[in-house]
Amino acid sequence: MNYSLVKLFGWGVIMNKENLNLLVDTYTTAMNEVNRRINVIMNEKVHQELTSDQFGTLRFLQMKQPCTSSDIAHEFSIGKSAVTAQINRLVERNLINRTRDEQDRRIIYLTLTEDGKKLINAGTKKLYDVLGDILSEFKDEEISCFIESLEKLARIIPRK
Amino acid sequence: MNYSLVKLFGWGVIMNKENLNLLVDTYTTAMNEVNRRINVIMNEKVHQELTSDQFGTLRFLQMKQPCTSSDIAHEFSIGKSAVTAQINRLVERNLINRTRDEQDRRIIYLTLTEDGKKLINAGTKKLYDVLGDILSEFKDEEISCFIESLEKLARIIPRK
DNA sequence: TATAATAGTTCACCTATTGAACTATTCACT
DNA sequence: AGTGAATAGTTCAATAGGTGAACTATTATA
Repeated sequence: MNYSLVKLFGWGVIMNKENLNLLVDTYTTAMNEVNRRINVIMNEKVHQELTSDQFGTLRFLQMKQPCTSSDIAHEFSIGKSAVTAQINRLVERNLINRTRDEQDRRIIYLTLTEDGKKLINAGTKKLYDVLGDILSEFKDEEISCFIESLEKLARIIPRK
Repeated sequence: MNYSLVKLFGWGVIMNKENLNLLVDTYTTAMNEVNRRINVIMNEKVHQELTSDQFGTLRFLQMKQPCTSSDIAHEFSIGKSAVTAQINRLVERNLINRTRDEQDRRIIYLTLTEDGKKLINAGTKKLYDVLGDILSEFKDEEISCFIESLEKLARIIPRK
């Protein structure tokens, strides 16, 4: 039980500015902690020979291929030049192919090579194992409620 | 309402391997989305002249100072040499001071300068504003339940 | 046809991270 | 007291990731 939260909500305390600030602190601390721990375990057990960013890009491609550099830039909220650099490294390692669109020759489609597919399929399997084990510790209602809130949070955060 | 979750839980479906994998997908997608959006809004409205990492370090110092490089390396799960590099940049910008321990001269204490305090206090205020606005959209029970789950998640993730 | 917009690359510059080798200091033990 | 291990931090070379401006090539539009 988290006593700062009990203090905030458990006795029907009205939400004022100060309590809201405490809530923000509790939220950021917990979220940072989760992200750090997940990052460590992903690096050790899931990514293997990939960085987090590379794993993210290959996962995106696995689900959305064929797609473009601009799609990736938009998905991860980074500039197109950052994507070019990353894709270059993945092409050099023969994990991704570039294919020019014959109709609109400005567009370059990105697809996974056979090596790329193998690597990301293996990584995804490990992801299911590792995160599946963790999420299994929650009760079904607990985890669905948590993910609902997470999705609501994502929707609420203002774009731009 | 999230239909993939309804499919998993809403009709009393038993949790099998395949459902667990879908759950992992839903979780990672939502978590990545939240992290990306938070990152964007933090860069635009909270950090200002700092990077995310620098903001994190100054926040840690704000709460835990005086502390050492090793404390920071441990907190953020990075190597000591990475900390040295970051602290160098912050010292150059006159945001942090290094002070050698007179008893044990191996230890160097890190503290915020007056400039550093001003900057991180302003940033914290903005953090409270921006995240407070977002979290205010949740009902009290909703957010406390969410944060409880987040903290439980952090505890559950295996160290090492 | 001239001009806008779009897709992607290149470049210079910066931050962050790792891991090995290093300095300096203190601890522990015989 | 003296030696060797442990601890705290730095340096260095290498790599990844990021920005933003200037660029090429191509297509759309007016």
